[in-house]
Amino acid sequence: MSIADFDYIDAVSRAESVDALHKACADLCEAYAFDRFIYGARIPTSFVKPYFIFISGYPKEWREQYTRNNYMIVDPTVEYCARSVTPLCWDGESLLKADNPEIRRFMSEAHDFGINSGVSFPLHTAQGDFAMLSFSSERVHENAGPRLQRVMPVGQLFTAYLHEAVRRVFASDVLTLSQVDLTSREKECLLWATEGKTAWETSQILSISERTVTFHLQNVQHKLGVNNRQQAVARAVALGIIEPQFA
Amino acid sequence: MSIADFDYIDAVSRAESVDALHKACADLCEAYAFDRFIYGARIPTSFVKPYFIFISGYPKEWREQYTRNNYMIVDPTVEYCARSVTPLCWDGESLLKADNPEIRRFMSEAHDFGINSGVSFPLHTAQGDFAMLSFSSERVHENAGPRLQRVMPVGQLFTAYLHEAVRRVFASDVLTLSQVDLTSREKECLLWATEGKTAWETSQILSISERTVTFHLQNVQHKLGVNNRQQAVARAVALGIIEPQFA
DNA sequence: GCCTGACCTGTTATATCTGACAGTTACCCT
DNA sequence: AGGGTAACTGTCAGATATAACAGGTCAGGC
Repeated sequence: MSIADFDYIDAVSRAESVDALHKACADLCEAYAFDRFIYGARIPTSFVKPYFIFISGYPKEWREQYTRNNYMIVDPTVEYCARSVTPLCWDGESLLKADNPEIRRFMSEAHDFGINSGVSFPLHTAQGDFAMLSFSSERVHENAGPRLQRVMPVGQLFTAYLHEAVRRVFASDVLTLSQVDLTSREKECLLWATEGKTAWETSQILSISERTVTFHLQNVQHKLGVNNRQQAVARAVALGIIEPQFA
Repeated sequence: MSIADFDYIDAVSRAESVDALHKACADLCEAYAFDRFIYGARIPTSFVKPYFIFISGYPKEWREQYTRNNYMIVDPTVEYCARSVTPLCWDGESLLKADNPEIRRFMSEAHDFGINSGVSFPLHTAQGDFAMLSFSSERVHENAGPRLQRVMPVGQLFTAYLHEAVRRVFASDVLTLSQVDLTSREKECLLWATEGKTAWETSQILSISERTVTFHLQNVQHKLGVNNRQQAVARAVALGIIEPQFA
């Protein structure tokens, strides 16, 4: 990696506006001779209706068509990145031969907008965010060769810094959900609840009364703004408020 | 990035044994003039007692001392990596001045084993794994400069491929927990349970009887091997079996 | 000395979950 | 035609969670 690559990471780290984030992506995109970029992030505000953030260097029409047709659940690059941690090099030509007819249709429509090959970088965080950054090219046979090998390390690292910057710049309420502060006792009760313990069992473990356990868990529910214990557990796990213990 | 860097990633991707993984890490460590490496992963088999995997290039005595003293909950690099997605460059000298006396003690003991500075790469996966790879150096003033800037992109990418390789090579049962296959109806009921819906509410949403919802959720409990709905929800979320919807 | 927050406990009524009983219908595959 | 699986439904008893009532203790900060 040349020192110049680090400048892109430096730029995105210092960015204080959406425009600056957009420019940092566009610059990196151009430096590696890709045509377009798009960044998307899914924030687990809810399981049924999460919150999405996009920074798009894609044609506006294609973005609208993508949203209108719910292509997020078809897009094979999203499917891959949602489950993986390593970059994906893709080319439309081979995906046009996919078994799934919806994928073939999706790729042929992408082709109409000059999206024929590219690379996508996945990112997952402890707070439950899922993000990905894609660079695309009009050229078809592009999923190999030294140019892709060169972009992969810097792209993977850039994506991580980009997402941190997004969380900083988009100072929205939805991004502070995981900052609920529970007391140590509340976390303790919640932890045992995730392990399937009843209030009575937890009371035995912590040597307190059953009533006290339900009291703490009720406070957790209020702090998290949820309806019941299941939802409290789901939220706390999804947002990384409680995590597997180190000791 | 030189093409040579890609060889390390290629090597770890092809690795079929723990020794091969160890060697790939050691080679990259040496290539960037670090003295030692260590990789650790936490698999969310349980919240109270998760499963750990290590590939260690650290002195055996230091590893034992680290385990004995439960230093995972003290180690500031672990603390950072557990919450972040970007690499951490650390040096013992400044950490020796930390407010927390436990951290000062930890760093001074690390110093005795020649661990004075380094860089740590965090990784989080959709399946709830947390992993990190650290390279350390005996030199003290090392947390800046071109050498660190050069290792960061390749280190970040290498860590992702390393973790994928670990999941492949350590073909343990604990690594296949997230492969439980639930039927679409079971997932649907579970999804609404994570949203705090009662069985009756879910039955109204799905236009089926309340009894059927509880039936599906009971099957989920049996498949996941858990005691109650809370634990089912916690597991499913933690392992990425259910995730925030794309549409 | 007062106030706040964390932590703790109790009772009662109702809502919900859980497990075990016993089935039906529809579809796919051999 | 038979076997498997998903999806669906019912009832009942006992365990558990939830909500709303009303409190007490203790340590730390102003």
